[in-house]
Amino acid sequence: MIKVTFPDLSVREYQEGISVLEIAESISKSLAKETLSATIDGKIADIRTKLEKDVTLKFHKFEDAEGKDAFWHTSSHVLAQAVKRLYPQAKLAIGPSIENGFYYDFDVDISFTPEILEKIESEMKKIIKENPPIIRYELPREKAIEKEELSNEPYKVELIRDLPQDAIISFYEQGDFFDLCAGPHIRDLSAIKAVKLLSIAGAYWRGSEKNKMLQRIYGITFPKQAQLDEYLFMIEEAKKRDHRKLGKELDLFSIMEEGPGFPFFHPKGMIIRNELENFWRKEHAKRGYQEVKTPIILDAELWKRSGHWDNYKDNMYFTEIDDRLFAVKPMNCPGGMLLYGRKMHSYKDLPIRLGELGLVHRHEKSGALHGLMRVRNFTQDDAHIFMREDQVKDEIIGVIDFTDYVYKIFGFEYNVEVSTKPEKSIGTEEQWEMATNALIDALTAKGKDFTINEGDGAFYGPKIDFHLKDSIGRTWQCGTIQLDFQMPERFDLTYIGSDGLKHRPVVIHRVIFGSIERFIGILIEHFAGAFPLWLAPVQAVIIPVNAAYNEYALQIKKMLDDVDIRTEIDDRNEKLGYKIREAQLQKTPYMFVLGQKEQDANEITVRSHKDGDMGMMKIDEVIDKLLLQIATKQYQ
RNA sequence: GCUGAAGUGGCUCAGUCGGUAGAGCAAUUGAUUCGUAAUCAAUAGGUCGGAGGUUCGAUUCCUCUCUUCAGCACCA
Repeated sequence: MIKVTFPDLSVREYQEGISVLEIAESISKSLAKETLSATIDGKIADIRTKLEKDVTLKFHKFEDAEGKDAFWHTSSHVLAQAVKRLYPQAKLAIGPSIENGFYYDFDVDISFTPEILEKIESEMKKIIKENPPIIRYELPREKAIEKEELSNEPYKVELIRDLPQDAIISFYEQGDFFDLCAGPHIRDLSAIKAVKLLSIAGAYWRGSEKNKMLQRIYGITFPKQAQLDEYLFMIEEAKKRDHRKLGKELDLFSIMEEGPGFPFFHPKGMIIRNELENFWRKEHAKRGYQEVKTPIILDAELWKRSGHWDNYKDNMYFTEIDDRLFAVKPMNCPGGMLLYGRKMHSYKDLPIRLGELGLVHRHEKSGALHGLMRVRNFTQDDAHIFMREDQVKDEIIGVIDFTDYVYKIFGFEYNVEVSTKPEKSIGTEEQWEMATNALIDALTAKGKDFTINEGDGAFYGPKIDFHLKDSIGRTWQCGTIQLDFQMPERFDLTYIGSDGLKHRPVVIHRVIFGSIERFIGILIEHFAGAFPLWLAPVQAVIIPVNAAYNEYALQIKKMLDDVDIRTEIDDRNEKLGYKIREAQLQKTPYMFVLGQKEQDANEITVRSHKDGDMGMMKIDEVIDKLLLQIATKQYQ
């Protein structure tokens, strides 16, 4: 028996002695006869090797993740093929499939423009129409290098050179184009019915800023035009949820030219912020945290002691006071360490949990700034937990539970990563290993799924990161739990054990929101600006039908004020429809309409942002309903 | 920071192949007193991101710069 592997890596078995042509005929009409017969003429040796290989994989359809991967990976080759036809001098780098679509990196001397993108897209469609057969073959290392050198593709040569010695080096070829590629691909280009090139951007070769910047083209393809239309529609919809757009429309915050990365919070934005902080304080008090506040500016020497100077200096702001150098804090930890260290602690007092809504400043590179998600000053909902080693696991689990509890309140889905020792770090290998294992153990004990993010830990310790998604699927790190054996050393922190001797405590640094700013950004996008009642800046607009009922509106407002429901009266000289429209656009959760019949019945007509007109109700009934909704932090 | 794109009244945008700008919404004033997503009219509002340069003349062309956007890199 011989096994034949096709471009999509599907495998079939045949009797010995069968000809390649016979195999081709036996398969399907979609796999053109010339696919394999052409191979006989061109690369007979290669295909024969293939025929003797034993590979097992399944047929790929677009429907599942693997199928999409094959579909988009094949599409990226079509993109590269089109670029090569139009710009033969372009050098190919890499072209993988991604979560939504694919990209390909090119090194070209001209810069791609939107017009060029259109030309490339047309060429792709032409290639798909030509529907060249897709052939997969393997080459020995030396031959593979020779092949790429011959076609003047230095990036490919570099890639092959870096492959492990025993790696299978496969190529995929379609018409006048071939590419080094592990596959799998789809079997037939005609399956690609819709093509859209989305954007052009710079990207460093092999992801390092030390290397040359290449031009990356992003694109997406689908088996049906309708799927592409739907995808593009979804992207447009998602853009409407962008917190930067909504922040402006709902008058929540702004970032001015005078302060790149330094957001201004408007009155309405402050209400959300304050509600979050109130919630935060309450939940922390319940869990044995004590709130502190440490200074924003402290002596530079402190930052040398903590290690921030050596590891984080480039991201810090400095200032001088009476010829003494001070640093603006980029993190709250050293202040927390000083607080703990100011007096003696008994083992009986531990764990000590010090929480702080700490304003930190970091010099983020200009290109990194992004609305509220990435700013230069932000408030971390920080806490430092000082504990004995035997308390580590329970404390980590406690923080994981706490984080989970908070995220559930907002209805967030999140994913968890464990970030390990970075290049720039302090402490010994053993300490890092111990700390990393402690974090992994706690996650395992909680049955949480997580991925490992190699080398992304803080310089003083490994961390568990909680990532939340924004409206277009970009993920942002919010919560983090960091285990630290280093700061207690550096600040010579101790506690007196039951043996009467000094011991070294362990520290957890943790945030749950991460930064209040980023968290608000995520919240805006998550709720598309239609906040749950407890967070809504204006919880209800009171709308008198005309000026005759302004007096009644005031009475109603007074009753709502008394129970701390945030309301506004819209007594402008406008029609009801106009005011309703505006309240709807502002995503105000409730509108109370007041006119003659309400006044006569001493009731109010309620309209909800989500469900529309709810009819007349007694004011007490409405208050009860709203207060319950607020207390339970209900969201839709 | 890097690559590319963009910056025009408070907002959303049009426009000028070089002769100093226009709409809608918002604002103000007046009329309208109106029951669930836009009542009508009038008025006011911009040194076209900033600084240089070319030109008789620049918002338009060139250079630099700032900010924003997409992605990369970096990170809560």
